[in-house]
Amino acid sequence: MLRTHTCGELREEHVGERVTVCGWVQNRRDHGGLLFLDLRDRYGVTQVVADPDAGDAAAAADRVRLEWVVRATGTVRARPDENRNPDRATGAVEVMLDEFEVLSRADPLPVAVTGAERSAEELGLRYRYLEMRRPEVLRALETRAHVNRVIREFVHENGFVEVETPILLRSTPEGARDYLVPSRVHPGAFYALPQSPQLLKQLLMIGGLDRYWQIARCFRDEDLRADRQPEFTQLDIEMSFVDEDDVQALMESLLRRLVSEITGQDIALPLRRMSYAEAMARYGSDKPDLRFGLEIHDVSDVLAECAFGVFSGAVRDGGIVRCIALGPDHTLSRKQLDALPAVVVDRGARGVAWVKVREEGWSGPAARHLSDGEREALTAATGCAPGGTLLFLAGPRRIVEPAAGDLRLHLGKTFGLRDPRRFEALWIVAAPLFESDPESGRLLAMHHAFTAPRAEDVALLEREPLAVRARAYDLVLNGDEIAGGSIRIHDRELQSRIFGLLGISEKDAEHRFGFFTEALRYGVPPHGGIAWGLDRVVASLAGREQIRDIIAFPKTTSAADLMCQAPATVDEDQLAELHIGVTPDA
RNA sequence: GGGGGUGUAGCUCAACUGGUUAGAGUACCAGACUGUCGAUCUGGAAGUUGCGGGUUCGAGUCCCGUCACCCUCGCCA
Repeated sequence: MLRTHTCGELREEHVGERVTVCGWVQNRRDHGGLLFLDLRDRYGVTQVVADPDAGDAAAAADRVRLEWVVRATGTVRARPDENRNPDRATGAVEVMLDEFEVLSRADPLPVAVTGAERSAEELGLRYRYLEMRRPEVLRALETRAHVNRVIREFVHENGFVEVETPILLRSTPEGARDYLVPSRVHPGAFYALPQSPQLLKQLLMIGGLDRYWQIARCFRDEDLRADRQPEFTQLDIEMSFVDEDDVQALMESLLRRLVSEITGQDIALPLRRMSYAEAMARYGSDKPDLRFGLEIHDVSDVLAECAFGVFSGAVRDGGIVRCIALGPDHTLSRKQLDALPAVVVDRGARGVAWVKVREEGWSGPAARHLSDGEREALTAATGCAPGGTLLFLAGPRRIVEPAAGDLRLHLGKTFGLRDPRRFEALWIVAAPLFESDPESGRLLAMHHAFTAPRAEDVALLEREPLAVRARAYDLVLNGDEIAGGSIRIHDRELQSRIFGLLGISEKDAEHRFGFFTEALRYGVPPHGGIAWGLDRVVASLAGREQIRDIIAFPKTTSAADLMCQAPATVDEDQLAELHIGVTPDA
């Protein structure tokens, strides 16, 4: 070892010991005679003092510059009381230098490693290995490793078998766009990178593995967001001879352990189960953030006959009116009220009507249209009190519900109600099995084509497919969907019916999933599972908004790696070998 | 593919309505200084204002185009 101690561990108990520490020079303070160096490594910062009496060592130390890598040997000394640094774990001691070695010199850095100001994200991505030296980045990567470690312990205790599934797979046209890999041996043929190991884990159940897990890298060629990378990581789990309660009970105990281990906080089990319909109605979202209230009230009936045409008209046209009631402690300025329509316009909502509730009477643009009876009924429905504000959205359900959800989140943000130190989780269950494609009117699988319908809804499959509920469950933490799964179809007849409803013919199914549908003929255990979006889990536990922060080498929103400059063009020879010709962009 | 934001010294940022030689902090270079921890003090070097075009006597600033990054809608079974 080049060192006897790290830069984070020296304390008063080490006083008098001769030690060697290695690290990056984070700061140097040159007093002409005395020289102070702050040496940094992953574990902390230690002050090294070079006294002119140290001779060659002091002279060598005098020549160092920021971010050089050095090795310093000396005796640990207690600092005089007035020179202690209480902000630093090692601040009671310092190393009196007697031997010094420069391990590596450094040019001035192109990104800011120390200090409060962080360099532009573009630079941080280009020089990710330098930005990584920032303690908060190192901490995030440590948190990620900690999460993985807790998961490994958990799945081991619970009898899961880790299986690695192929990265080079077959493309299946459903779902997201695939990343493709050309085959050299088979001209014109391509592998696809997995969007998730869905079919493979079901096949593992058919193979009798019973309990499978894997930390699986997944790839989707779609546009990116703060919480979406082209390659991302799933904790993938599948279990045989279970129902949804079994999967949920086990998985929520894993969540509880993760939250406890990473943040020291406790979440109460069992988690609440909320139906998809209830979540959409009360929170306007299939992933409600339960850290704050501001629930959405259905006031359609109350305002069905309202003199205000925006309300009554919406109801008459089969739509709904939704209301959020703000208490006296949450007031919005006129400017803030005027800015609300911009929050919901993305969802197609026309605007936000508002009323101020006052002892002396109601005011605001919508107030004069409300009859005394309607005011009474609104007060009863929303619990609004004098000093409060009522916000209304009216229109078709498919627009108003999510718009009200966006509005609720906006208000939660505005009033600082989303406490980053709190963790509120729940299950969203009984989502529809299908949704209707707004363009073609075709049925689409809401989760995926292998999700089982609820037994009591199977009779509705052909008659009223949109009413069929799935045996699916999503795990939501602080408004993020962190895991989603389902009980799968293990009956080949039922699977054929579902394919039929999705417009996948017998022949199509044979062509696309033949290997899988055939497997359904040979004895399938009832099974189900779940996939966790591990990046989001880690980001949430680490209190980060962007998953880029908890990925060692992330990509940009155009799916580029600024560090290694991927993607990049390749030699003509390579293309020829792969039987590929590139068409110039028109 | 659409909408919004950002782009000035190695880094973080200034530059009023278009107007002198584009400034400051920090890093870097040189010097001074024996208890600092954002050390201090003195001096120096450092710029294709993302790129291209246009308007103007004059453009960092206005206009058009383009590129990169960030946020977002669509998309992500």
